[in-house]
Amino acid sequence: MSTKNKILDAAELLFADKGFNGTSLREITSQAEVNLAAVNYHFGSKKELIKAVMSRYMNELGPSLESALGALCTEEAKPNLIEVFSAFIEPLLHLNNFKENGTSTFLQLLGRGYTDSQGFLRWFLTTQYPGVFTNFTAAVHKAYPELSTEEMFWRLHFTMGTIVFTMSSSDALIDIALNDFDRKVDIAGVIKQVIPYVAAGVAAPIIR
Amino acid sequence: MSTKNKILDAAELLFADKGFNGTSLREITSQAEVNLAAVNYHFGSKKELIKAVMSRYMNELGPSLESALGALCTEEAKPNLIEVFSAFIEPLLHLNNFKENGTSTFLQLLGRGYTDSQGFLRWFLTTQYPGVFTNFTAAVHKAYPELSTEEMFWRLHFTMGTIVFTMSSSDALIDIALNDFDRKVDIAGVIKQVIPYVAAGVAAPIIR
DNA sequence: GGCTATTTTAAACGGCTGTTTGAATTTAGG
DNA sequence: CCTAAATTCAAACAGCCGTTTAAAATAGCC
Repeated sequence: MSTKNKILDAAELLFADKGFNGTSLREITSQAEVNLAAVNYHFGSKKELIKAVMSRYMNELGPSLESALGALCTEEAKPNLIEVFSAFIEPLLHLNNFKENGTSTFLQLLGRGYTDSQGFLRWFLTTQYPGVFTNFTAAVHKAYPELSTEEMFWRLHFTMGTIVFTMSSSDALIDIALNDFDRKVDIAGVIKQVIPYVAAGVAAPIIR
Repeated sequence: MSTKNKILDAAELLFADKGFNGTSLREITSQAEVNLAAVNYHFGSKKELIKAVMSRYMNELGPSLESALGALCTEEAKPNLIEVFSAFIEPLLHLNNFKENGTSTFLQLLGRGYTDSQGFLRWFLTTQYPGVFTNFTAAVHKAYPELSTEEMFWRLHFTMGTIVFTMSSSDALIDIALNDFDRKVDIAGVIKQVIPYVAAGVAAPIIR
């Protein structure tokens, strides 16, 4: 295991758990059992390390997500919204093969990135992986063409909020569910609960 | 204007903008034009200051929210979900009379509190203001009795996520909307957009 | 006006932050 | 095997953090 990967592995878990601001390089390097200076040697700065952590996941997720959504757009049949959002499931759950608890970790990181560091991650994702966004909005538009661009803009951001926020606190929620309902829930269970919710939200009747 | 209030006013804006961890006492006191030591003198610690900032809003919001939701439960007529969520509008917008941009600031603070500091605010709200939660779940149950406790648990947390996440980044989103659609949107406009969304999400058909 | 209690002030505390340095070590290529 | 490049290491850097201290200033009350 290379030093670079030891750092990335330790960093992503700590970042997901405590946020980017809340995690120090010393915590990361001692968890990774490497020297403190290794971060700046291999990545240049903490900010570049954050980018590297996110990129490792996005490079894994981006292509499969883009093609799954693209497929929905090129079919002649009109997809329904459940199908559009279900297109996320397989690529997302596939992250669990990429890394242990990869799905959960990635979604937590996404949530952190949206609230920490004043929107820097939002810029990073939209500029570095624009294909995912355009294919997604195109698929939603095909499924629900009556929705105006502006209404779609808001509802997609609501959806992003639901997913990201839920997943960033999913560990706590899963614990509560275990205590209150004696029900063992995993991340796939949460995803299956959330899809009807966001699909219905996006499909909500338009009030003018 | 007392020193205590000068600190609270400066702190809430900085906390909303940059998070609790991301804001230093020196930023707060220099913005408030008071001495650094005044925070520890008047509030004891930074953590107590955070509680004081949140309490000032919750003491304003809690009673009116609790009674608006309680009214829905005691009526004999069955409320629909749009009515339940609309019960939040008036109390929330009333915060704008309490303070300039009070609604937006409070919701941003709520979002910060949920993601910063590993769920400390979740504990703070549920233990200090339990009436709001119980009345809310009771109202939702009356509007949609088929929903099991567990399904309601998840959907209410999805809703919380939608609201909190959206509002915590509402300034950025409103800016984007202004650029892309030449449409001036205010916080009340966002709230009116989000209500059909969350109501439809909670009302989504149950897939078993 | 004088006295007490409250509040404000400047300065310092120890500790943690990200980053840099230069020497020691390991690795790879001829 | 020797050299040169790549990597690791301990140590130190300047700077910010939340908190504490003790003296100075202000306020309210008899």
